[in-house]
Amino acid sequence: METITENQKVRAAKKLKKMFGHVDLRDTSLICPIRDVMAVASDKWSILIVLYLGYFPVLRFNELKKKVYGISNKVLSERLKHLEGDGYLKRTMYPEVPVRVEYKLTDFGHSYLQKLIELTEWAETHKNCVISNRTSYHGS
Amino acid sequence: METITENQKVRAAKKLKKMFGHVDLRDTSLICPIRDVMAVASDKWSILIVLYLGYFPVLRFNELKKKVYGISNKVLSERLKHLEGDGYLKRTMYPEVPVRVEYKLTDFGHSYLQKLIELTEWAETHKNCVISNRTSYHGS
DNA sequence: CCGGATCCGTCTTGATACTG
DNA sequence: CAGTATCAAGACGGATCCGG
Repeated sequence: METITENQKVRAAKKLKKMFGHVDLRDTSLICPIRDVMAVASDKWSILIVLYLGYFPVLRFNELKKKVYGISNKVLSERLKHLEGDGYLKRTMYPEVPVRVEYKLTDFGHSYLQKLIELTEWAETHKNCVISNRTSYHGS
Repeated sequence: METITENQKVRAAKKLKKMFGHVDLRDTSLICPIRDVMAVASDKWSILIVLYLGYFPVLRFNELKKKVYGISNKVLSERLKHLEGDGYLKRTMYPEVPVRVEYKLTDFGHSYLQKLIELTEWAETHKNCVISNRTSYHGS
């Protein structure tokens, strides 16, 4: 029976006011933190990549591809480049034969991982709720 | 100088083990909480919709469209349906002339909002970090 | 008018083959 | 092995249309 108290709603409103209150909604660059930062790191594939790199400290390209089941080569390499570009992970290439490339989270990536874990735990504890909502919605 | 301590990493690893440890990676339904639940609610538009509905307790379709700047009719109505279907928000139609339709978060949506706010605060405090990472990456 | 469904051109994704 | 190239399929943005 997880209910949101009025107090929590009020506190949320204050935080949101702090974030949104001074923002000109037309200026996309000002609303940056959510739109811009999150856009790179919050899509479903990036979330999974970061979580798996949190669980397995070091992964190679094809290992990652197996873990993040269903992702295609193209999208994986693209996401990895973006995540590397924004500083979430580090790519290390060992010029052996055959080539070996390793990906691991940076400290910054670990910082983000903490938040993702919280979000995922929320999803874990609420999945049944979502599922029952979903079926009753489609059922009606 | 926000650094992630080794302790935090260890604690993260334990939580991840709990989440991932028993999961057969091939079985998409088991990995549900992240893939399935989050897929609906974690794309950039849904995040913005939930945040704005947290900030403005009640919004009509076109108000929402103005706030969530750049979203198209089609995608907005689609996301709203999904979010409603999973129980994050409630749609109320008043059969006046012209029609009035209001959207507001459910308690479940508010519960999710709490998490999103935390994530957004993280993004807010780390945006400069991302931006500097990004420019140095593209600059090199 | 408002909420949204539809249509269409464009951009993004996905699947698979292929290369250094 | 790590990743591009290629092409098909789907998502998206914008404009328009329509019922209430």
